[in-house]
Amino acid sequence: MKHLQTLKLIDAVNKAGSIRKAAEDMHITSSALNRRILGFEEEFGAPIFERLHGGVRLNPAGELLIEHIRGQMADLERVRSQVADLSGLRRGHVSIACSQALQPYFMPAQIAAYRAEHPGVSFSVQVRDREAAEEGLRAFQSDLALVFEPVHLGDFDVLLSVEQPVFAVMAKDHPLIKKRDLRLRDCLGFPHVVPPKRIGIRFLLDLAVSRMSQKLEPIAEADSFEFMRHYVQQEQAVGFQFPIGLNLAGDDRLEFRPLPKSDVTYGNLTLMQMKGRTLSVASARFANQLAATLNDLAGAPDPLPRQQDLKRS
Amino acid sequence: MKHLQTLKLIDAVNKAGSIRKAAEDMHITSSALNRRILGFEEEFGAPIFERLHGGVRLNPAGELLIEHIRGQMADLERVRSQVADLSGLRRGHVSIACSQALQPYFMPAQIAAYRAEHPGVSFSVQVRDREAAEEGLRAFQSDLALVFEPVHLGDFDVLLSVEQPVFAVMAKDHPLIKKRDLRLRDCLGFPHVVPPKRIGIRFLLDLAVSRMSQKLEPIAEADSFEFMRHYVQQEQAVGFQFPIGLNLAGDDRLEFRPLPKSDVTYGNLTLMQMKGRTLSVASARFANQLAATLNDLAGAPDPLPRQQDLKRS
DNA sequence: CCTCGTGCTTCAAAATTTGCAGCACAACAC
DNA sequence: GTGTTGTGCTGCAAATTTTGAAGCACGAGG
Repeated sequence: MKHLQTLKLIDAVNKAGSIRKAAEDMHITSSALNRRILGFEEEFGAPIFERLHGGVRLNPAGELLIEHIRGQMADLERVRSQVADLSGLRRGHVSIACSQALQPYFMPAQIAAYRAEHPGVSFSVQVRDREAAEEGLRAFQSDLALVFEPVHLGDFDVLLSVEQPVFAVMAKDHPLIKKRDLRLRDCLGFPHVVPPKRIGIRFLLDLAVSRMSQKLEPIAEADSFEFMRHYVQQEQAVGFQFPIGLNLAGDDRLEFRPLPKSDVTYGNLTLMQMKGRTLSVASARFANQLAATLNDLAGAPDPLPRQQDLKRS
Repeated sequence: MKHLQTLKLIDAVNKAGSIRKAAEDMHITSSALNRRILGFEEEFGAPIFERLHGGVRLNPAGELLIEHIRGQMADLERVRSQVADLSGLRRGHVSIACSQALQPYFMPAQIAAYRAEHPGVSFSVQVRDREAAEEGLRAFQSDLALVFEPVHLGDFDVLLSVEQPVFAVMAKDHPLIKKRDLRLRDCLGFPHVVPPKRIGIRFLLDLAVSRMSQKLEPIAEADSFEFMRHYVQQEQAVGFQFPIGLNLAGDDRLEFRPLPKSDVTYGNLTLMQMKGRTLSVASARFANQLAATLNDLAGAPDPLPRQQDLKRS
């Protein structure tokens, strides 16, 4: 949109940290960009950037303005989406940030189910830890965030929140499989693989061991669940994952056992959006579908997400 | 602001109902305006106006857009106000719609008190009935609305709500003055003056008589409380008003008597803003002052707004 | 049939924006 | 010290965009 060009340029300068770099990014000359910024500052009535040796940086007024700019752009997109919807096009784009656990099974199935009904809608999925996901919401980079154990709940609207137990992940020949009612302390007796501290499941594990005499002594700390899945097949190690990230019924190499709530608090899988924001039609509908599916999941006796559950809208 | 020029023009066309008229209003030629609109529609991806014989009118997409435009303009003003505030200027503008009852004493005192501390802030006060006041909020014409008995509460954020009894207003020589514990049926025995249906106090009176055998038979229906005040001095008639619109202690021509809550429900004086909107610094502070004053009023045993109460910030 | 007011189009003039080149300045490397 | 490199900023002419004046086509109303 043309009338937002200056605002986009300001955003670019902010990101680049210097007018000349931003000019390159936006494919115009630095002089043109510089004068647009000077012109905008004049009609705005106050400087937006502070000039320092080696570049520019937003001043407090600029911070206020950039927030307005991002909100404005997002809101215009919402309007365009609504207009496209009422003209019957059913087009749109959904941008969602989610935890790693949702990447292998849940999100692909959900997106496929949604696109089966609305083929004009495209998606962008960012796998982010909970802190980064919230940052993405704040910067209007993501429309939705679906993460375990969100950090700053106050700044967002919570669309839904469901509990998921933590599962231990092992190879099929692991000794612990024979044990009934597996406890966390049993797992810690074996080599274990855990995610880094910024991941929700690690947060829950740290919380759990802080109440125990045993300590967490991971042989490997990896932010890739794929790594964990494969590593536990190499030696008799134990990994951890939420059931939504596991193929509970059909995995032919791994076994999964839930840990009791008294050992490890259940994780809160939370669907959030920026506080007060009105989402585009596509995003709002997709959020509704997610909420419905997750609600069914929570209501079912078996926490396994079956295929037919996922296909519901 | 230059980058909003096209949006302002669209707004003008919407108001004028024709491109040529709007062009005159905005002091440009119709051809230029016409092409800007066509250009905008093209980059927007959909027509905004429907062309009909004798002018143009917004189509549904345009309605969505105009709402976005008004929101953006108001939000930009908020940003500028905040920026002005943090650069120490303490400038700003407050636009408030209020019921007629607040016009003679309450609002002037409140505004004077606020301006005593912030001389850089200017005000615009629109006296509106409750329906029109809400419409003003929706169109971003007013920042705040302070009205009795709001109609559509769901669409707005309520900042504060206090109750006020309905008072009967009479001349000093009226027979009813001698009566202790004045009831509504006593008043209806005399000629009475009431406001039209869209005014909050009339709403309460209609509600009250619907539970009684007597009917409302006004000798005069007037939307001016001034008219009522003067008329009750002409013949032995009775008028009605909220105490906040009366000089309870010091009026030398009129007498006021409260009607019991069991007869006429107390009116809800409600301070509202558009849902989810962030107000400018000046508006938010003025709203705080109003809320504080009204809270004190409600807490005090005497519902009379004294001068020193009004002067508080 | 004519008149009036509408949205829209053509074309040259006016206004604005852009790119090029260069200036002054500050930080850093040698 | 002394270049070197990066920064923001500024004349000036070219390129681009926007504007205004006039006119066209259309439809409603007298």
